[in-house]
Amino acid sequence: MKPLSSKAEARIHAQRRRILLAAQQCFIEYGFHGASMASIAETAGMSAGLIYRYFESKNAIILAIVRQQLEMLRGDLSLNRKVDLAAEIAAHYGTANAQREHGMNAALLLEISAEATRDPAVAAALDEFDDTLRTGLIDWLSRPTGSGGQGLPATLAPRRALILQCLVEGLKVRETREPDLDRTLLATALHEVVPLLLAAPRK
Amino acid sequence: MKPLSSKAEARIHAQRRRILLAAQQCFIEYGFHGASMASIAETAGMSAGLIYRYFESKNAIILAIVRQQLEMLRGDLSLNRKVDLAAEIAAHYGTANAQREHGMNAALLLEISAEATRDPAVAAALDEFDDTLRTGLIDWLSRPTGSGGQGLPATLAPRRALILQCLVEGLKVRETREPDLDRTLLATALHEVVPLLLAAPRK
Amino acid sequence: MKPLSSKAEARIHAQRRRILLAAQQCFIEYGFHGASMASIAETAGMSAGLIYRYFESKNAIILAIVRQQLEMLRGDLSLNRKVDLAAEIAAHYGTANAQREHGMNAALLLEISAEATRDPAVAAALDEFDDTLRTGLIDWLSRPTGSGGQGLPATLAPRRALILQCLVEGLKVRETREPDLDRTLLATALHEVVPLLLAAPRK
Amino acid sequence: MKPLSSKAEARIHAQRRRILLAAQQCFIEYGFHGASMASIAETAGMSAGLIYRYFESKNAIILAIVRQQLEMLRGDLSLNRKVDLAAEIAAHYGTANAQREHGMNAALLLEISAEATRDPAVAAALDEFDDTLRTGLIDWLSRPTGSGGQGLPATLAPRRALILQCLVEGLKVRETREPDLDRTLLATALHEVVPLLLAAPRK
DNA sequence: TATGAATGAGCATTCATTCAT
DNA sequence: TATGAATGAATGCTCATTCAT
Repeated sequence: MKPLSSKAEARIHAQRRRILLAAQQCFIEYGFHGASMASIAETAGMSAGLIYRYFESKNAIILAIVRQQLEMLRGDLSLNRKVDLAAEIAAHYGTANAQREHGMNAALLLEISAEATRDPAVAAALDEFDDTLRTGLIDWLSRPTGSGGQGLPATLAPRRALILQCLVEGLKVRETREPDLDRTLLATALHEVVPLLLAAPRK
Repeated sequence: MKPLSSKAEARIHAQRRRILLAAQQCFIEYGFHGASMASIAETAGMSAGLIYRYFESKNAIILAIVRQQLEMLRGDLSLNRKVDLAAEIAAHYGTANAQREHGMNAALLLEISAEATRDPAVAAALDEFDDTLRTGLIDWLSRPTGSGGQGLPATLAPRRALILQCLVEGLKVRETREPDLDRTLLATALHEVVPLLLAAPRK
Repeated sequence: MKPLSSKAEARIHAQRRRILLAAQQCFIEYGFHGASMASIAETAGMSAGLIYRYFESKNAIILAIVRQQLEMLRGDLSLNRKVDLAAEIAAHYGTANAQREHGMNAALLLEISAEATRDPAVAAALDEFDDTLRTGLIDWLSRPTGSGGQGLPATLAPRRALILQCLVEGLKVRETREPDLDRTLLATALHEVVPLLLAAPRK
Repeated sequence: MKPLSSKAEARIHAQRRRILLAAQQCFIEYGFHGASMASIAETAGMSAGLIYRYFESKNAIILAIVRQQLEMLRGDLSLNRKVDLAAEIAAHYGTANAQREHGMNAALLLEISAEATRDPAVAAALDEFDDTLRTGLIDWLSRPTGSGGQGLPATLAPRRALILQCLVEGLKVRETREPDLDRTLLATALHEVVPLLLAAPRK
């Protein structure tokens, strides 16, 4: 085995990206099981056989897509800085990102969630994502306001994190059902409600 | 065409239920497309051919399951009376109802939502469900407290209904991911937060 | 085994006729293989299972239909009396006899002919029919004019019989293709040509 | 879509021919509906799945066979030159061409005719064939003898064309029933009769 | 590296036939 | 006698995967 030249490595990487991009489009349109390898190959502009040089199986592609999408979602919701959470969430709703190469697609999230109930590898990836997101949320909620957090008491933070997580996921589901939902309504609602969730209850 | 005897009708009904029950199990375990007619037949304890005496196609079974599940969910969330919404929601979480014949199954809801992005008939059923649920919620929120409602102003009710709907759906998604989630944590969180969502903002 | 009362026998006969009539309609509409036992049963207004009390199998029904149709055709072309053959043939063309209970149906003849190339029993029935028809034709052609024949020399008769048989069969085929063929054209053509085929060549 | 290399095109063509040849054999032996894709695949020496790379469906194969056979028949009966029609027709009878790759097969013609009563695409192909054949015949009959025609009056030609067409078709049917018919008898009969059909009636 | 021809297992669906009632 | 529920084998077709080129 020759060591791979960095040029060769770059090519491999590029091909994998090409395949994943095509797969993403197909999965969004037809679902994981409705999309055929042939359709992915055609979308990627390559032969079906070639895909198997870069991915072991269709399942491996699904898993790669899952990981990629979760990584994106993690990036989207980075809570390192002081954020207007309501605005962030509202901004992410329905920005037709099926075509864009980046940005978690709502339909894909459904597909992934459904697949996780069957494929243990997908479930594991989703679990890990859930954990880091929850931990991140709890940390952000409980960190002092001065450090860019919300200053919630340690007992309160996990509860609010759970609620926020559900709300965000619920919004993703809603996105697939009402892509044309009134954005102003949504933004208003979120700006009303999110602050309530981020604040400690008044005595 | 002879009129069916009530006995024959009962048998037909029973068989359809047997098939739907088996289909539900298979769909939960393998998904709509992963479950084969053969697996459904085996689960139902009958031959594959017989199923077609009671359902026109696999798609018809899927649609029947979809409608059945949505009907259940509608029943679960009936808002006709004065309810402790937080308690209701919490109580519905994760009561392992895959085996039970009734009760909306969280995994199925995912499957249904994913399928709705492709199958127009499923989408229509889901849309109708969404509409009645939303309308019901808005009505309940805006009705005066005396009539079993929450007495929210008419402008506020739609926004809170949207948020509540997302929260509930998000919880259903979460149920598939964390079936063993700490119920006390969830109940506490909901009892803290739901009242905030049901109340008009203080001046 | 009790001997059958003549009443029971009559019932059996009636049931068989009912089935055959229904089968004929279905076979004309869908072909021998396209017609299902269920469709025949429905057309006959009885259950599928009951048919098997009167016929051993679908193939037996086909064979019975074949025999029945050939018997009809034999009757249609009876050459016992002095006939105007051209007029006879022309008269039989396209008289929408699909609905009528009697009269050989052109589509069925095709179906039968095709089936004969595969089913030996059908082939045998058809062979026997062919033989009697040919023999009848030859006899009629060679019988003296005084006895209702055509008075053709014995060497000539078989050749003319062959041609006539082909012509008649060809007309049956044409009937399925051009059910709306101009009858006057056909009648004129036949009246021109048939006499030529029935006459001895001039010196 | 890359343009196909001529080599690839040739392969595709060869495979299609292989499939059609196999299908023809199976259709002759079992009929359009009796022949299974599996039997065709086995006869062609390939897997059933592969056939679908070259034909969209079984129906497409049937239609291709229909068109091919009609094209052959059209070629067989080309009337461009001065022909001895009786000899031509006689020569075509029963030359066991089931095995040969070319030459209209009589059994297939029956199958096609029967299928035309149900499948509109087959009916259309057959109609078109009928039309061109009839037109060709009429033209040939009415063209002056000097131009290779038969010089029949314009009013007479259509009638004789109809009769000739029926006779030829009837002979094809007979071919399936009496493959061993005495050829001399047939040739003699045709040579006696065809000239009568091609001549204007004597005053 | 890249192709796409080829496979074979699997799928939904149909249907002649049987049999308990 | 009559029903129609039930079976099981077969059918047309799809698709992930392999492999000769």
